[in-house]
Amino acid sequence: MKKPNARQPKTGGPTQKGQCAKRVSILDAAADVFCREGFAGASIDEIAMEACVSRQTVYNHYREKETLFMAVVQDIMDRANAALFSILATFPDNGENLEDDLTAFAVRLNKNCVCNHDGKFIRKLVQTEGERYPHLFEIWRQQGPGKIGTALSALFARLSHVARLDIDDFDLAAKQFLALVNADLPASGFFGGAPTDEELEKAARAAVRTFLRAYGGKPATGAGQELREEPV
Amino acid sequence: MKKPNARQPKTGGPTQKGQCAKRVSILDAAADVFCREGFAGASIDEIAMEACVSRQTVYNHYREKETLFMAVVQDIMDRANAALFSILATFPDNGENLEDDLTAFAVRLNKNCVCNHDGKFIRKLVQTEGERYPHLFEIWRQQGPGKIGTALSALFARLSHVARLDIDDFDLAAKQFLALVNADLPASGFFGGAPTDEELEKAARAAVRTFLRAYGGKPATGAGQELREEPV
DNA sequence: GTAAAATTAGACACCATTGTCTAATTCGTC
DNA sequence: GACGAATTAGACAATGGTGTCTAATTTTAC
Repeated sequence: MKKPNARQPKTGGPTQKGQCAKRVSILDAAADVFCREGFAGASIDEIAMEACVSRQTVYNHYREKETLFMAVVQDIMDRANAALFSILATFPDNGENLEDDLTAFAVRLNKNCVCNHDGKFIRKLVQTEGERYPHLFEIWRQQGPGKIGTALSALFARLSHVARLDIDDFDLAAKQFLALVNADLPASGFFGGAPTDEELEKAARAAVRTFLRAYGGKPATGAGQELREEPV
Repeated sequence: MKKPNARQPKTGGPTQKGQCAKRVSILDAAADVFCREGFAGASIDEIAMEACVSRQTVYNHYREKETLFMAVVQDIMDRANAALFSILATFPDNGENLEDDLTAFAVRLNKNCVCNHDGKFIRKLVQTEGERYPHLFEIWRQQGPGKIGTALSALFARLSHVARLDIDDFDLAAKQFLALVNADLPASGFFGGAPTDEELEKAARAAVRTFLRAYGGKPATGAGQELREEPV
């Protein structure tokens, strides 16, 4: 009955979809609730309540539950990507202090991309809903581990020129580095609270040490590998 | 009105709760559906249909949805534990062929515990429902990674006597070994189909090589580390 | 202040799900 | 075949969710 290009009703939803307070408030609340309850378990009413907003406002901004869900995912992805590039941009160019540089890098990566709220959220969501939305799984694989992997791979390729690194397969080394960095974290990045700074630092140091024992052509300080222990 | 110790009704549910065909059929179907849809998204009707059983039969065997859910979790845990011990029992006692032994071990571990249906199921479930049922999370952590970790740690302690292994922290080495073994698997053990035998073998070999480059006191065949490449 | 836009509370139809109940039917065993 | 146990289909009330609608109210811009 109603023509698709009918005149907008005098009263109703917002006209410009830019960032306003209500909009981000809804997005944040939705992220929380979706993460806690999953897609099926999350109720719009709960999201609205947590956002201190009426249900109708939620529907005004996001046409239906699935629209809201996808908006949440996109938002998280964008944030995580920004964080990743910001970290990569600050890696020192020279190959001196490789162990310390890698450790600091690993700490920042975990702290701002992998173990933080966004990282845990997106992984949980992909595992929960990835089968229902293959699109979601694919996006995550490309923009998440894929992007980190290739960036890290390129980093190692660059480093292997300045520092002495004995790597024959950069992609593999990148994956192994990431795996090692997360090996010693409590609950392996699952929920249960973010790891403390000490835990992050300790895990990163252990990972980098093993990584360099495997791939580092020459030990940084000389002979053995049990020499540098002090700076904790 | 009804006394708790009232006489059983003449007709109704099953009397002995042992393993009968219907019972395991329900359990299997429930595992499938819970894994696919999560706790909230799974419907008893769907489970009953997939088990080729009437809804009432489901309720006869498992009083309510949560009872069924917990039974499923317990069942999976038991199976995974049995598989783990069966694998550990067959590790060779002598330290010869350490690289091959570790590789074979890693393949079997991934194939029968980590990457198989049960492993993926339980991890997904823990991540989805662990916050709602902390009890579930705790059980998994102790019986899953915890058990594998301590077993592996003990294995390395034993091996470091017969073979030449330069490990100072067995727990850490165990965690790193597990992480490395899963580093190169497509989708990191997420869903999307189990990895093929070739992928498992390749990932295990790469992991063990890196692990031994870091922790192996002496290379098995002599000088460099890029000598043995043939047997794929 | 006023008019338009945004928001709100609440009612509403609709649908799916849980868990119960009953009467009929099948299965297994003697 | 007969008996009791197990199973089935279907109806059922209760609950809680989605998405729409409306009329009133608040916020924002001019």
